[in-house]
Amino acid sequence: MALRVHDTRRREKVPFTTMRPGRVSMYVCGVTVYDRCHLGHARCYLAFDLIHRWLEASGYDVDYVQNFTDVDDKIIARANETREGDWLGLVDEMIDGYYEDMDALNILRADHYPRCTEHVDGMITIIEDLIERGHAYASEDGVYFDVSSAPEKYGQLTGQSFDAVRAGAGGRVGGTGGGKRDHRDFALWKAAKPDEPTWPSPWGDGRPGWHIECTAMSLDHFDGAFDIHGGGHDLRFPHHEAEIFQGECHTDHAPLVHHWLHNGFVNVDGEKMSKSLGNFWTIREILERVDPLVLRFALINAHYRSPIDMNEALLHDAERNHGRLIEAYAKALRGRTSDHPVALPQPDVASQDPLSKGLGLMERMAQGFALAMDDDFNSREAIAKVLGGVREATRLLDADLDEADANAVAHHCVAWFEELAGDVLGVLPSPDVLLAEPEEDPRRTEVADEVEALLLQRAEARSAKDWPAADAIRDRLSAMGVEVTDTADGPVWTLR
RNA sequence: GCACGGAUGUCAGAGUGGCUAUGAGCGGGAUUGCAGAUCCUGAGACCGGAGUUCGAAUCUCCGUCCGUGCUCCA
Repeated sequence: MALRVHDTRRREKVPFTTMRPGRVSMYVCGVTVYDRCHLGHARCYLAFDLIHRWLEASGYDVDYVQNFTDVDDKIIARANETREGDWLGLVDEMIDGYYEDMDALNILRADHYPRCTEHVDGMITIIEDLIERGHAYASEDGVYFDVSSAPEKYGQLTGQSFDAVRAGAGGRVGGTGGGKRDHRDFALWKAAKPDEPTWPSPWGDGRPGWHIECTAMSLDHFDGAFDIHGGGHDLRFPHHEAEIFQGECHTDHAPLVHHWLHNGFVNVDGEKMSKSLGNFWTIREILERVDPLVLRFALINAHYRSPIDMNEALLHDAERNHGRLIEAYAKALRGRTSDHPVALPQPDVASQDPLSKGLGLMERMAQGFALAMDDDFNSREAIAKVLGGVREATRLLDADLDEADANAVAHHCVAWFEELAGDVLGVLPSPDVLLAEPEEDPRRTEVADEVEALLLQRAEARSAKDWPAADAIRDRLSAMGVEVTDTADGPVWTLR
């Protein structure tokens, strides 16, 4: 098996290679912390979480760096509007919010979270070097990168040619960056303006441009080239192309990034998610009514490069599918009767023995799962294999086996689910949560006596085959918010 | 306008030239007093047109439609 990834620069799936055997250096553009994270952020960091998890499951030692952009126009504007310019307070609060949202979605932490304000010295060093090499120039309102000094680097990620982005767009130049020689140039350093945080520099007080921070942080952390650079599809231009200019001209090393990975966008009800359309969902808002693991399931239930449309049907599907998975996992957990499973027969899809055949089918699903993930992290296909495994596992767990085999099958299924759906997809709740005694819910305790009494009456009605009376009691319970399900072991009830 | 992606059944959504997944929904069946869950099972699709090929959802070309970027964006 060999991992292949879609590289935006080469525009095709390519074999995944690393600079150092067994180790992966990965940098993903982080959030600008001026507001709470929205669904688009969730999707992005979920996509790279799966990539992170699969690389580790494949045996790589991953060094994952994700930055916080903690100074920029929007942060300053928001802080001036809402908290009298206390931008540091805003930034710290939003970073806490970021961790809260991402932890809820079961996204594993990156290894390092540099903040760009901690790297201003590094940015200044790079800018000085770019000026010396003739790739940048200082003007009255800042320092700009001179794109014409390396026109061959233009359009590496978006295919636009240097000339095609024509000077005709120059009408826009006036308002921003008056010191630019060419509208394609971009700011490395912005001269100080009133009411803004500033840092001293050889070009006077000011603050860094947006693109330079990622170059400074990634070069500093990885000491040069690295294996994966990721981010949202929208960052390809200009942000990531600017990084190519800066990093490659500064280091004389090309390509500096070996694999460019970009995730697709989130739409809502078929429209682009945006504040002006009023269809802008923050993670915090949606988690008030959707289980975080269901949201996670929904968002990885499409290939990471495809656009995804967030709507009720998508969440409904995810809830159903995720529910089936959880039910099967819970059944496997409960099926373990001893910690010493006996050996199971060899898996063999061609076997006449249902046990051996079922194990063979599960093994085949696991192989398909690995092939799918190796094919540019195809989580949709991988989920299909997991759901195939749910069917096989349920069949085996329901099969008429002797106790020793049943216990061994349960252990086998638990391990299967935890390895694929747990460790890699990250959609399994912890067994403690799943198997917690429902009686511990205080709301439940409150009504338990009444419910039990009614269930007793219903049981009497049922044994007398008085179905209308039995159903009337169930309706009454339902009106109380109690759902009754009859099982082989008697009725089970849950609170809505 | 330029650039980059798309178009698969009612819906969501994978797809390595030959047999197409996985689900939701719908139809049958088993089980159940009923419901739910589970299992078995059925119907139903490859935007249009040409071409390459023994064979195309998959490759090539043309067309149509859609999305995104070109300005801050995950």
